[in-house]
Amino acid sequence: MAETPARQIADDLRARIKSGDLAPGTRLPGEPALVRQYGVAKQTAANALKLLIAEGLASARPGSGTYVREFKLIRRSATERLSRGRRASGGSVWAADVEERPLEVDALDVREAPAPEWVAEALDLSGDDTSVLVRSRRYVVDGEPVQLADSYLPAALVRGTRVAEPDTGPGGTYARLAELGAEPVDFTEELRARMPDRDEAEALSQPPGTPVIEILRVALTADGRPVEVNRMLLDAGSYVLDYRFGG
Amino acid sequence: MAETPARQIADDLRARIKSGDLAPGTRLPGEPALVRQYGVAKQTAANALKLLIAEGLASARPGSGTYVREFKLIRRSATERLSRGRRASGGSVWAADVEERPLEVDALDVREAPAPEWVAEALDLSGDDTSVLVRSRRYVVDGEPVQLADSYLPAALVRGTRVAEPDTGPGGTYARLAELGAEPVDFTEELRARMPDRDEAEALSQPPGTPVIEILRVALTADGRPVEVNRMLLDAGSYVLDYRFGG
DNA sequence: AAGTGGTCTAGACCACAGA
DNA sequence: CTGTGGTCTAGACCACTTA
Repeated sequence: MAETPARQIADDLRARIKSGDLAPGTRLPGEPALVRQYGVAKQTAANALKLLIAEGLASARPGSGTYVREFKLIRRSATERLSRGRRASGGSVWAADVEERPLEVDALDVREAPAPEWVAEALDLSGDDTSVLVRSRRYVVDGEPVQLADSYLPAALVRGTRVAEPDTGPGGTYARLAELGAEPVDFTEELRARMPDRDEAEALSQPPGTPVIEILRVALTADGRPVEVNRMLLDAGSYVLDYRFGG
Repeated sequence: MAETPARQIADDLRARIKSGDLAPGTRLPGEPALVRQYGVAKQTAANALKLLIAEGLASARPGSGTYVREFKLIRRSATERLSRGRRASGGSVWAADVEERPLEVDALDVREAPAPEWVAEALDLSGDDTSVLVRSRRYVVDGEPVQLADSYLPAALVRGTRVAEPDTGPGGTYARLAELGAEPVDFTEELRARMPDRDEAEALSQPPGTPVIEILRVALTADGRPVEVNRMLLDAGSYVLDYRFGG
């Protein structure tokens, strides 16, 4: 494996970051500084910084500098959040989710629409009314967007109920579903990690080169009826996911 | 958002990929071809291709060309593999991309070593013997490495048993642990997605710009004793993870 | 031997941040 | 206004694949 100048510079900086010499939030030596110190072309210095950015160790702020990235991880405990008992105590589903910083809803859109094909399949929709209620939210932490979520529910089930309003009330959507005799008790989550496309990266204001986690959750009632599909897109750099199972 | 030449070229190619005009496995127009067609510098053509690679849509084979990436997803159902008594397996939302192919062990290393700090903590090791048995494996599909796994077990528990041998016999490590009176029945998995460092990318022979999923699993006996820590590193482009819970 | 991606130098212009 | 990262052109050499 060739040890190119750009890689050498990146190695040096990486070592200084990991040793703590360059603390999170610190401004890294910029391109001009690297050009002077290492006697390379500006492009090469830029490439070295891009390597660190691609590893998720740094992020660039154009016009200002390149900074050691701060890792403020959010722990998302899927199993504990959604298991029965924990949720009955009122408060949003997300209350138990965050470590310190509050997760806030930044943008909310509620609308009715025809179900995309994969949603119709997951919700087992057929016949006349294949329309769904879509609740789209964006979550922010410290003003930084970290998650997008689109929740799909059968319109025939929730039309005209509180679920179709922006504020679903105490306990959230799932509590309202329970009142409708459709309490979700079983969940499946399918999960992928990939690179975001440009729109997604923009919506999460992610620096290019950092991945996202895509989660598809299907919520089922006790008799196995699917009542909600939730597609989530997480900034991978902000999250640790947690699953517990067995017994 | 600036629409630079490189982005324009990438947009064109992306559209042709998504439309199926450029099928998976196809060779993309190379740098020289793009230079001619678009009248740009070689670097700019290279940057356009790098954008697609960073999105996971293509991968470069130096000396040969840049190719539309094939998505053959492996489905990993954590809950069903490890739990006793299973529910029916529903269809995957990404079913179209999922393929059933055998996962083979490519490289195996078994050794005894002092426990890294985080392992000692997870395994609740203290006192005299903090050494662990480490079983390192690499898994391949169709000759392509897709997963690395390092399993750590308390040496005091498994030293001299079949668990310490390369071939652990029918049922694997967990069956042997059960025979030792330490059957794992509860599991926690912590999961992150991030960019691989250079060593990891090489071990998984990943094109730079594609993420990995890191999983830390702790296996507990019925009385809550941790008996195994497993650190897995998956090629994110090859996997869909599946969790089921509730009830 | 020809073609490919990978990387480098050298020099240029731009948009934007911050004092 | 100065310094920053972002991107471009133009030209060069290398290691590798493929035939």
